[in-house]
Amino acid sequence: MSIQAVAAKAGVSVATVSRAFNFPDKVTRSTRELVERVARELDYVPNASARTLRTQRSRALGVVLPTLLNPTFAECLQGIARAAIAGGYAIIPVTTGYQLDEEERAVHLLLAGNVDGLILVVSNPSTSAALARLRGTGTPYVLAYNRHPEHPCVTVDGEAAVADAVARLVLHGHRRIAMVSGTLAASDRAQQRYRGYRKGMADAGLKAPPLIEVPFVESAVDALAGVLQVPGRPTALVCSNDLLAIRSIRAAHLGGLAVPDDLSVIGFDGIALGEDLTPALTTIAQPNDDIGRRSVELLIQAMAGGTALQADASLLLPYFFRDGESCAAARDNAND
Amino acid sequence: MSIQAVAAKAGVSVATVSRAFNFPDKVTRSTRELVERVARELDYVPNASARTLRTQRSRALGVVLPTLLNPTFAECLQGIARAAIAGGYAIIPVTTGYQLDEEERAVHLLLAGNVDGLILVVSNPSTSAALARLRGTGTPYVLAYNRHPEHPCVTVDGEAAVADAVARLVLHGHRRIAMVSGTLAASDRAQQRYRGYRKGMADAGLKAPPLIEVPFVESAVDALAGVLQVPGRPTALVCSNDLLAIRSIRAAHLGGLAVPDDLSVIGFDGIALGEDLTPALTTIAQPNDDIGRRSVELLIQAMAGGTALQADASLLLPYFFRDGESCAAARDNAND
DNA sequence: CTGTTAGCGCATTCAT
DNA sequence: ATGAATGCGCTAACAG
Repeated sequence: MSIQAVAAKAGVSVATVSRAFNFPDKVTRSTRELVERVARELDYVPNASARTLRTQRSRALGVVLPTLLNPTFAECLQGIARAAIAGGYAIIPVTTGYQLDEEERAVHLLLAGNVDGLILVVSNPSTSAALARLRGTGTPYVLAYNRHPEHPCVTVDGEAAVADAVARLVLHGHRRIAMVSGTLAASDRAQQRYRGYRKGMADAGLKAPPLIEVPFVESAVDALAGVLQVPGRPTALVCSNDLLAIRSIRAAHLGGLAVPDDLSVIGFDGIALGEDLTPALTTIAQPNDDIGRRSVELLIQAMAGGTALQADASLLLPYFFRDGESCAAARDNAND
Repeated sequence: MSIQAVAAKAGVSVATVSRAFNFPDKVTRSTRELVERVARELDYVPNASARTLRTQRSRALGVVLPTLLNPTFAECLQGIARAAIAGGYAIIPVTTGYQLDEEERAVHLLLAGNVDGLILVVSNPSTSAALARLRGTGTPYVLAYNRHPEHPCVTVDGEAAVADAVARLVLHGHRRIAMVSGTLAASDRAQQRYRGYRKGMADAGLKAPPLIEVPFVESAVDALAGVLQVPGRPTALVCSNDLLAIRSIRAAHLGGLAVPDDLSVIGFDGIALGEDLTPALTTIAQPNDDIGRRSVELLIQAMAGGTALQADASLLLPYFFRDGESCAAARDNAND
C-alpha cells in the first residue's frame, strides 16, 4: 500500500497526497478530505523507511540503558517516552546489561537505524568507547544519570545526596554507618555516591569502614550476612541503590536483625515500589521521570537549533530525601 | 557515509561492497578484506532505512506492552530481546499504559515502521480494535499473556493456576479466602484468574466472597484496609498479580495484621524481586522470560516459513508455585 | 493549488 | 568475480 496507490485511486498526483499528509493547509480542503478518505479506505500507512531515507531524519530517538529490570530505568524510560511522543518523536530503547561491548553494539545499531539523537546511560563516560565513537559522528546526544564535565548530562548530585544521607543518620545517633554498593568500577554513579559517603563520614568525624562491594546482586544477601553478624557491626547501611537496599533488609532479617530497630537501611533511586514495601523504604529519591523528560527536551531543543548539545547545557536536578520506615534512631545499646 | 563512498575509495562498484557485506563468500577474499578495511576507515554503517526500503523487510519486531513499570513485562521484554538478537532481529517496544487507543496507536506506529512481525500483550483479544486491524494487514503476530482461541498465543493457564493456589490454601486450613484484582474489564488475564479463583472455591465447597476490585493501584492500600478490618475478614488473599500482593501486605501491616501469621497472601507473576522481599512473596510464577523467548521463536519460525501464524500454534507454558514466606497455615482462632 | 521528476542508499537483476 | 542499471516509497524542488 503505497502513496502511488492512494494517488491513483484519488485521481491526484503523489505530490498532492504527500502534501495532504505533511502540509494539510497547502492543499484545498476538498482535496485533502478526498485523499484522507481514500487513504483510510486503502488502510494506507506512510512508509517510515522511505520517508527517513528521503528526508534524512527519522524522528526517532535512540535510548541506551543498562537494564529495564531495575525500575529506576524503567521509570526514566517512561518519562523519556512521554516527552518524546509530545515532541513528535518515536523512541528505540536498547539495553546493555551493564556490558561495555553491548554499549558499543547499541550505539552502532541505533546509528545504523538513523536515529536523530541519542539518550544514553553509560557505565562510565570517561572510559566509554561507545561514547567516543558517537561523539565522532556528530549525532546529538545527552547522558542521563552520568555526570561528566565534557558531556551534556542530566542527573542529580549523587555525591551531595549521599553525604546528606550520612549526615541525617549521624543526627539520628548512628556512628557505625557502612555503605553497600555494586562493583565500583562498573559505574560512575556508584563512584560518586561512594565519594559522598566518605565525605559525609569525614564531615562527621567518623571513620568509614570498608565499602561492602557486592559484585553480583544474586549474592548480595549472602555477602551481607557476614558483615552483619560480626561484633561492632554497622547500625546503619547506606545503599547505592534501592534494589540493594531491599536485599540488605532481607539479609538483616535472615540474620535475625529487625529493620529499623536493629539496623537502619537507606536506599538510593526512589523507585515507586519502595513506598509499597513493609517497611517502606527510606531513600534518596531521584526524579527518574524528570531525568528522562528533561533529557529529551534538551535533545529536541538542540536538534531544532541545529546545534550539537554542549556540556554546559547539563542539568543538575534536585533530589529528595524520602522518609520511610527503614530508618530509625540508633539505640544506645546498639553494641550487640 | 554511504555505500557509494566506500565503493569509490575502494575502487570497486557499489554492488561489490554490498556483496562483501551481505554475501561475503560471493566475493574474492582479497576484495572482501579491502572493502572491510575501507569501510572501517570511513566508519561506514549500512543505512537501515535504505536496506529496509529496498528489501521490504526490516529485520525488526514490534513489541506492544502495557507498561514496563510492572517487572513482569520488563522480564518478558528481556526474554524477547535476547531471543530477537539471537535470531538477528531488532526490537521496538512500545507501551500502552493499558489504554485501548494507545494499543491502536502503537500498532499503527509499528506498522508504519515496517516491522516484520509483532508481539503484543493486549488488554483483551476479543475486543481489541488494534488486533482486528493488525489481522487485516496480514503481518505476522503473536500474543503474549493473552489467551484466545482465534489467535496465536503464548501464555500459561491462569485459570488452572489460581484454582491450584486456592486448593493449596484450603489444604492449609484456610476457609475465608478472598481475591484481590485490578479492574476485571481491563484485562482478560484478570478475568481468567478470577474464574480460576471461583472454580477453586467451588471445588472446595466454599463460598467465594465478592471480588476485591482495585481500580487504581494507588488506592489499593486504602481499598484493602476496609476489607481487612471487618469481622469475618479473610484469612488469606489471592492476588491477581505480584504488585497487588505487595500492596496487600502493606495494607495488612497498616491494619495491624501480621503476614503470614494473621493473613496469608499469595501473588501471581513471579517477579524476581518477590524473592528478595521480607516476607519473601509466595506466588504463582510465570516463566516471564520464556513467554517472551518462545513468542519470538514462534514468530521468527513462522516468518521464515512465510506462513502467517495460526491460532493452533499457541503455546501453554507451565507455571510454578513458588513457595515464599507470605503464606502460612490458617490459625484455628483466626476469627478475630 | 497541483503535477512532474529527481534522488535519498541500498540490493538485486542481468551482463560481462 | 565484478559492474551497470533499476526501483523500493517518499519528499522537495521546480514548473505550470
